[in-house]
Amino acid sequence: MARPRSFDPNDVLDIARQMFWQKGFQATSLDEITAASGVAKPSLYAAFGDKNALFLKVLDRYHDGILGWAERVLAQPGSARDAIRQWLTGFIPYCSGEKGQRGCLSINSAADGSLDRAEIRKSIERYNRRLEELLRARLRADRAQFGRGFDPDVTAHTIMVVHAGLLALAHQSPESRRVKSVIDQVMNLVA
Amino acid sequence: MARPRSFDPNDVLDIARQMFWQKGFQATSLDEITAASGVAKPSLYAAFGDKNALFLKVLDRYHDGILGWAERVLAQPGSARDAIRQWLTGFIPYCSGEKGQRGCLSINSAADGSLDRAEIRKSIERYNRRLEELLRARLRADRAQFGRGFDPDVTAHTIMVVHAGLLALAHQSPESRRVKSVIDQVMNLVA
DNA sequence: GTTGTTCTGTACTTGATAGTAAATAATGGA
DNA sequence: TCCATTATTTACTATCAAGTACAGAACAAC
Repeated sequence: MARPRSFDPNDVLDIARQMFWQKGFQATSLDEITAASGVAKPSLYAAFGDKNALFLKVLDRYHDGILGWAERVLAQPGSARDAIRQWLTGFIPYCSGEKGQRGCLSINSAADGSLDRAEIRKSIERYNRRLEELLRARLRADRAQFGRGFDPDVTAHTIMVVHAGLLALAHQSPESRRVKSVIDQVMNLVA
Repeated sequence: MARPRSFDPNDVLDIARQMFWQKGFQATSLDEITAASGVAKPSLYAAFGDKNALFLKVLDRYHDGILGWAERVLAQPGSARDAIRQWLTGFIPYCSGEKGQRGCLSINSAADGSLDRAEIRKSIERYNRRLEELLRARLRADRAQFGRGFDPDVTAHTIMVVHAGLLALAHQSPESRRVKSVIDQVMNLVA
């Protein structure tokens, strides 16, 4: 009925994610996104709204990707211990070495005081809540396998904290060996 | 011999710290610092150099403050366990509630991709290294009090990760009760 | 083809901000 | 009192980025 889009919005979101992740929200200009994606500004504005709205879409997509993956890993058969260890281990490449340098887009965004707080906060809160729920549900399901004093709720939260800490320190590009040793030690709490 | 300074540089650094901490590097303009401190831009440039240099001085000062406090707390008599627990507990006000919202200036800066990486990184790396050294030294000193499999080096690093995680999640303003429960649980690893 | 609609590209406006030039004020010393 | 020196003040420049106006292109329906 009219001229069709010449680009795939998801492609643009992926490119924008990469740039926001690497350089942060403020330091990434729409001109750069335009240059990298080949999509001119008026098209970006038409498709996504202003810069904040674009960023929010990028962030939501990022969150959905991680949550989807967490759901898959944590739904695996076997013990909760193994599932959670595997889940944490999967982050090692993102917590170490060159790739770790950029950290986690969600944590970076939470730390970026320049962002329009209200909506970003909501997105991040929702993400963290759902992630913690996945962990908590998995731990509760396997409750029988744990010791008497085991508290799945507190443990789920502690794992969230460790997860955030590993990704916060990822900016230093630590060796993956060190990340692994922390995971190993923390897994002692899941027993 | 010449006209004296009309302001105390440390006062300005404290004001700038507060603003950088709250709003981030990019979103804090020199005009705002000028307005808040009453010191005009040319004086800021003369005293501190450009915006990056000013920020670096603020960050170094921030690091020194925390390190000095950590040294005092961790040097206390008594067990390493108690000292470290007390050290972590001291962060609770900064990890929860309203005050937690701004997180940690150091972690925020590491996450801010817009900063001139090289020098900021160096400052943060040095800070983390020294902090971890303090923890490690304290744990090693009390080695005899711990179980056979206890590894002070790994444990010191794990505490660093938990510490970073609590401050990374502080932006959500969690209840202090939750922060405390994580500290309690993690202290089980120091045994 | 023609037409109505939606997308695209160029070029622009507007606002903000890092950094600076130059004149002026304040001090200690000769 | 005057000078040399350093700080301050005001005003400016230059740059860069967000957002937009408008003309033209690409499609579907008829």
